Amino acid sequence: MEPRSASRSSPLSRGRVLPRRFYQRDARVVAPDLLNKVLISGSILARIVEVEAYCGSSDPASHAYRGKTRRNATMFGPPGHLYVYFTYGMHWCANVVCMPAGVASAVLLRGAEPLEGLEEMWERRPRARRENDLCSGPAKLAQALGLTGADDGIGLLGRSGRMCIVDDGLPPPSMPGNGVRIGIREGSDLMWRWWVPGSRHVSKR
DNA sequence: ACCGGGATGTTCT
DNA sequence: GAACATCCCGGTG
Repeated sequence: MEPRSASRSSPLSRGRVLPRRFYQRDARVVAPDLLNKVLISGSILARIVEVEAYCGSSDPASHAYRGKTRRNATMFGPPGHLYVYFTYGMHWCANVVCMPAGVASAVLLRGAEPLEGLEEMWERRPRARRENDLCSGPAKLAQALGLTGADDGIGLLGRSGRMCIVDDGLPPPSMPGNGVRIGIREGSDLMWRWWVPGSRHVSKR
């Protein structure tokens, strides 16, 4: 009734924040586990439907492959933080940092289903024509959420920060889609991309 | 639907 | 200089 619907419409009541130990694992394990989790950014809620894993020193496609630099420093930091980078001269993309500090492992957020705060997303993505144009791609997702370099390194643990990721009870798919990563040259044979089968908010179907 | 190319600037060779 | 974890638009079928 009234109280129930009121509490359900509150972003912060939607689920339990993922704890540090969730992120303290290899990106190839965290990535499929992030499917169907809910990303909260300010008043925006979006369900993660597509991810890719990037694994530091063993992965030629990872920004961290050739060691720590100014740009990728956040990847080498503690887990449960956001690594945001600039690419193609105009786009920002967001990763979730995994593994303990010192090990560069991260999950690229590639696609999400908008749940709340759609007005805000439409404003930030004026060229989007359909709802599935809002977050169906890493740079689209970052733009819809208003993420830029200013957000590099922000924490996802606890409810006090601007962003977090919560589990609202919907488990990851028992058989997620799985294939090679998109838009890379090196390491293009590795099947480190996962998605929610059938979702219209996946970048490529 | 599918495909080709331009935009735009930081990072690394 | 080249590459780049991309997106958008305008062509064609």
